[in-house]
Amino acid sequence: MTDLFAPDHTPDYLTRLNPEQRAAIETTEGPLLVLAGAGTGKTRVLTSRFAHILLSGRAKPNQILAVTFTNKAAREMRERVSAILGQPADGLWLGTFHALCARMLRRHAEYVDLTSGFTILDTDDQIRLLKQIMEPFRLDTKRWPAQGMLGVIQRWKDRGLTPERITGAEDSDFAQGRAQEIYAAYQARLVQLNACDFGDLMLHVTEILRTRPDVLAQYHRFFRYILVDEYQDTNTIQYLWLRLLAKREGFAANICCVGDDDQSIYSWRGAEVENILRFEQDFPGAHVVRLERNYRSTVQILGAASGLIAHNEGRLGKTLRPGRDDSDGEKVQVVGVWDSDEEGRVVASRVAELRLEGHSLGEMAVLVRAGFQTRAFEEQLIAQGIPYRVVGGLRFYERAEIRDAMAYLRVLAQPADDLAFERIINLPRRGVGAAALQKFRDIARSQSVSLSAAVGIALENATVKGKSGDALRTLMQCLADGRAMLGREGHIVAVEALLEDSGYVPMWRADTSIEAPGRVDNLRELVRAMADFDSLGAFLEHVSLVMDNDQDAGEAKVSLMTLHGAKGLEFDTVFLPGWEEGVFPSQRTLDEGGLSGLEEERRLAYVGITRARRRAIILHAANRRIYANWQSSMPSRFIDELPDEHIEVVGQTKAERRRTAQAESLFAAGPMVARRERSGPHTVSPRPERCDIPLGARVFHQKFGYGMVIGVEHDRLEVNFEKAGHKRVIASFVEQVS
DNA sequence: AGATAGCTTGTTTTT
DNA sequence: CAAGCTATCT
Repeated sequence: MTDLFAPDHTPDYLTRLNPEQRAAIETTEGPLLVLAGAGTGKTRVLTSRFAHILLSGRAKPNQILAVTFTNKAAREMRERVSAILGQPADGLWLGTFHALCARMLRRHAEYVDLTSGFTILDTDDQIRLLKQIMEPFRLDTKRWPAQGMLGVIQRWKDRGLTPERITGAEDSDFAQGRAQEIYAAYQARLVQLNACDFGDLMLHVTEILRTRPDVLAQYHRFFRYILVDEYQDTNTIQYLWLRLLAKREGFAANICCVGDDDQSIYSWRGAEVENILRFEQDFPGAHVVRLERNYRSTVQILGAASGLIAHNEGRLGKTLRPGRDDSDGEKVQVVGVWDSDEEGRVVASRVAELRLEGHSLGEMAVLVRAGFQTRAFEEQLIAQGIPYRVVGGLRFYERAEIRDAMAYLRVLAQPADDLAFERIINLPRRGVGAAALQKFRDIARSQSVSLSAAVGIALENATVKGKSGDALRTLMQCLADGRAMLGREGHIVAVEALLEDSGYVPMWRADTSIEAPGRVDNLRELVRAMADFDSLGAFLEHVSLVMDNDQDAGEAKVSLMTLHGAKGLEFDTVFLPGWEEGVFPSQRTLDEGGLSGLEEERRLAYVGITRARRRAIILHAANRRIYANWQSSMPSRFIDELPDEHIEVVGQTKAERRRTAQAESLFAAGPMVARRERSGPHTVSPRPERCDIPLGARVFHQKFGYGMVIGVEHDRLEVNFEKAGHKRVIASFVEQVS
């Protein structure tokens, strides 16, 4: 290994780097901020730097702390590092903020009155717990919902504020000034349950590092180098945690933070762009390296994106420059359409065209501002028979049946997990209602035992009898059996038996709704996933921290996702629909966030454009259906901010204009009435003459897709559509295809 | 205890 | 418009 560093031998991972990248990798000592614009090789720099520190003998694998935000990023980094090292990168302190904190907290749990076996609650649990806590406060639950309270608590935790630290000034208006009380009660209850929420993972560990110099010193001795990805997304508590670990008396902080202030899009969940803007003050003597050579996008795309983001103030200042001397590429297209339906059609047909030209669907993406917008595109893609996938949305571990099953597993592993037990006690129905549950809670409280133990007591002294008594007895027996099997036959067999005998899986099997079979499949998949873990405990830890599951790679599909979800990804072609005032920038952000909200929206637009390697197509519709009614809309101000020389404004094509006009005459009694009122006079094209499509012809319809003509009557056709079934349509609405 | 009718309310989301 | 929640009925 050492001969790699002989003067004449540049190690492999340092070749083919530009000077800035190389500086970012080789400046190992002292604080370093790497401002990495979109597509400038950020991940490569991070992983190479990691490997460089190891291979040059500056530190051993477990002396580097490497932090990311997502499990995906952590996984990717681990894989790339091990590829450079030529061996598995095991036993590293490489992970998400939360995973690393969980690991630390398990070692020092007693300092915050937990034991190392604490459970990590999910959002469902948190809300149910808060509801219970808030109940005695007798607040108007409409005005002060538990969910809102949870938001307040989370923001406090993001800022490193424990209940004692909430001063009068910090106390929110929420819950009529009793928010701090509720927060304190919530925290106390978590300790009782030997549980913590996600925010606590950071908060508790930071608190321990803050108050226990011995523990802090231990980590100081441990970690020689710290690497942080996506620094612009850190919140205050993460910043405090990093600063504690990085700064120590008499040593330069070997902390390297990589980020891009122009891609900070998470302030609404507590991220503080200021952290990255303030880096040089926080870590005096810091070096700053700017990565500005973009190897991803064409000159035109970079020009459009740079021009847009230049409208933001308070940037650290970076200009993306084309990294490879490429041809200019296509200009960014700005396409105006009549309404949101047409927007969907145009995107779907463009996708189809590109596909015919030989472009892979896997290299195309439709990036929307809000999740619900994907639906319109789904419909059009289905109609045109184009495979797509919606990225994001409900993930595997968020599905109801998986959460239910997880609750069963949690009770199996920890009989004292009251929140999980509450979730399953009446699932499937065992005749346990609010009244019975309250009885169990009372027993649990008065005897200081867990809820499941309380049920045991109630069964013994016959407080519950009859049907629900029998059902509960069976449940308790299943759990006891399951625990016995856990040791003897292993966790998989035990879980299978539990889910079966408790009646949970049979409940879904007996369900006749269309989604039920899918749910049973998901449950089977859950059990299968457990095979990758040695124990139930290991599996539960994995699920609570790594809530993602790999999307099937499979066949190439168009990706539909939110702009937020697209960060870090890239595609040859990117469609950016809905660039209208109120939609994007979102009215709500504007109302709540003012100028800084607008700037964050602009950064989001910047992220969107820079996802594209070769083609970016921005769309805006003049009319959009919002809930029930149509509203006219103005093109987004971001469109005006794009530099003219990099965009090409595409009006409606002739064919599209004709189709629009026809659509209007057809739907004149429907939504078009509203359109006319709002959009003023316009021409209606003459009705098409007669129909020249023969019986038996194969046709294509924008909404219904492909089909065969089975009847002709003047300008009306009867068509049997492959996907949409039997319909009567206007002939001019279909195109004959071979 | 459970089902149903009526009402409200509509971003972005990781861990 | 449509999902999700609450209040009310049986």
